Amino acid sequence: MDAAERRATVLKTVVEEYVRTAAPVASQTVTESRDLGVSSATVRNDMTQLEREGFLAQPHTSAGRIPTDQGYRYFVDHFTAAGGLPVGQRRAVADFFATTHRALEDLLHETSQLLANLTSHAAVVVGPDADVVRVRTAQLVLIEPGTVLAVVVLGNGTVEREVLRSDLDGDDVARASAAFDAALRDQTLAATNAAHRTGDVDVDALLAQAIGAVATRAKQVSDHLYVGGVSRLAAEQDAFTTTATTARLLEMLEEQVVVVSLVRDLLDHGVNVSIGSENDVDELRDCSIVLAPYQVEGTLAGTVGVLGPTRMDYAQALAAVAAVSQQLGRLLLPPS
Amino acid sequence: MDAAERRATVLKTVVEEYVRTAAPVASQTVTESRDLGVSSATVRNDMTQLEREGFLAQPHTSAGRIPTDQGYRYFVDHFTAAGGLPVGQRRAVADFFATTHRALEDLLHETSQLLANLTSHAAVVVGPDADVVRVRTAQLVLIEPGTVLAVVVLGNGTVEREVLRSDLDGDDVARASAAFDAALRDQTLAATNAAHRTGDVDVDALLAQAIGAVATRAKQVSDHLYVGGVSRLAAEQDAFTTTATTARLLEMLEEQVVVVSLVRDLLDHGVNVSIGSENDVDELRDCSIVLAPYQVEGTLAGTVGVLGPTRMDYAQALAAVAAVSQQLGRLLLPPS
DNA sequence: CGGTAGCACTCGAGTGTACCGACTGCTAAC
DNA sequence: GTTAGCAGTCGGTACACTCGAGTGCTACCG
Repeated sequence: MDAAERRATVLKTVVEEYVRTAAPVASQTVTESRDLGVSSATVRNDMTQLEREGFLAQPHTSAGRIPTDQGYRYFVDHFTAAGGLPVGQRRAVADFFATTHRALEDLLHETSQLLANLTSHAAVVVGPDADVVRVRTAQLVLIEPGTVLAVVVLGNGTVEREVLRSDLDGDDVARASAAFDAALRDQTLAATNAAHRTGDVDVDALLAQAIGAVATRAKQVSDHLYVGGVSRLAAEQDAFTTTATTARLLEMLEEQVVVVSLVRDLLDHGVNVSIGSENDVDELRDCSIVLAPYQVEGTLAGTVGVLGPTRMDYAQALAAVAAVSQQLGRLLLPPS
Repeated sequence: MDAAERRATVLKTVVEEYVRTAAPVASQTVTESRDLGVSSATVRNDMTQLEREGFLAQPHTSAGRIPTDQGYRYFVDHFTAAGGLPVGQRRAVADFFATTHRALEDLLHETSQLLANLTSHAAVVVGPDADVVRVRTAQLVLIEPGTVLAVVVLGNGTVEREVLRSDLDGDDVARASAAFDAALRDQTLAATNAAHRTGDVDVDALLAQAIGAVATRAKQVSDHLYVGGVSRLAAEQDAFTTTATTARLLEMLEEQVVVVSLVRDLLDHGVNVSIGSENDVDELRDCSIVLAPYQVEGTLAGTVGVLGPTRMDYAQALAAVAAVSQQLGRLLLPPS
């Protein structure tokens, strides 16, 4: 093992130890926890160099080292090669997806909780962007006199519905329904084809109303964020500077839209792990995000992710999001 | 003003001051903030008596007094007579309900956030119990070959839907739909009338499937809890002993079911305000809950509530839940 | 007898000091 | 390049001390 290689091992050890104990790691701790065949003095020399290079930092002169964000980055890039989940957790995931047959919203919500439990961090599940999901079928149904329900089934298995008011009779609603389907089918929710007309003023009015409702709803729904395990954030308090930081984090998660666009943005750039200061958002300076997209029928359907302190078990988090996203995608395959 | 009356005023002042400043209230502070016409020495005597009677407590010998849970209880029972909301907030509530035309779930969720913003505490909105809501209309719709959608419109305006698998053709689905409606209409979701049969084995199978799905869904939906402003809990940290307490609170809110049954339980006993140790649930020992039911068409449709530290502005919280519940009930009136 | 003035007392919070121990950085030797 | 040893640094803890807020009590007054 040459010197550079050993330094990498030292860095790896520091990250692992720090994640485990939350305390600055001393040179001696490194030599004890891993047999490098060198003394603590040598490790100290390596550490000073790692510090010069920006991978480690010292909280104060007479303390051990802690990883910098750059240090975590190196760790993630070099030492987290596709590890599997421990069998216990693997089973938990399998069981969850085997026994569940809820409505999609509930499923996604519970999935976020599953992921939170697996990782002991907060977890998020993001639906697909509105301009990606295609409409499988669209329909208008006369629910009771005066009330029409617009139902849209999406490619990812979601069923969206919207209540409309209309005094048309059954036949007219049926005609509107056909036009509604024609206008939406195979389109994305973002770009509905509004050009369809039936010629009948009243029917067209209902049609326009329905398409408008679906369009506005599409935004709301696609930007929906399922958050699980927020309580973990409070438990991780100590990792964050102040309690105000936690409050702002929770606030951001409530806002949803910031997080959703952030997640999409990261994934668009092919980023799976975003560490501390790599995040542009201020609230996330002390946080890391670990993401994995899930696919339904080969197309991107959404993203699952973990949100925790930078001091996080990245290997485990990566394994967890990978396992969950894969299973989720499989479950969402439309029954055939 | 006789002595007993003055003591009540002292108690009132202590509660108000403590809520405002979060610091133990000294006898002198009382005389300064309210013109009682007596000296601080007299107030001190009153305070010792109030302490003997269990309304006040001293954190330590040389400190001012803080209210006990019993003290808050007296305050709530005697000094919070139906105050209105300040005009600014009143407007905010009116605006919110005037401009909103979302789907019910979103509305309830946003209502909880409104309430959280009004009170600066966490807020919850609980839907009605499944054995209270009646079905207005029920229908089965053939969405695409092989897929049937069960749609149920409820008395509170909610539309529930459930995706079913079935290979029946349009006519058979229509027959099943009629039977479905007959079985559910005007029933509560908890006690659906499963006795309806059409005679056709396949149709009855679909029917049974639909009714089953609705029944199981009913439980999930009715127990749903909308939580807003959880970030406030983190901000209120200091009011709670440890950060672990906050974590457990958040956990409980995620569990939902505990909170829902708790809220229902309180309201069943006609309790609108539950203070600190009055709560049986351990996590809520340092919290108070302020509730108001909302009604749709004269029948109980759900509950809105505020969850904050015992050190809470009860008058304001009561006014806020009252205003919100009233407006919410009005908005949910089925359009006619 | 209720109310008041005055005073001694208590106790938490803040401050200065000393000490301990955990680690490092450096130097000289291997 | 590695190591042993040692001086130096700095945070954390313990302790003593002071300050001041606020009380409880007692003696006194109307």
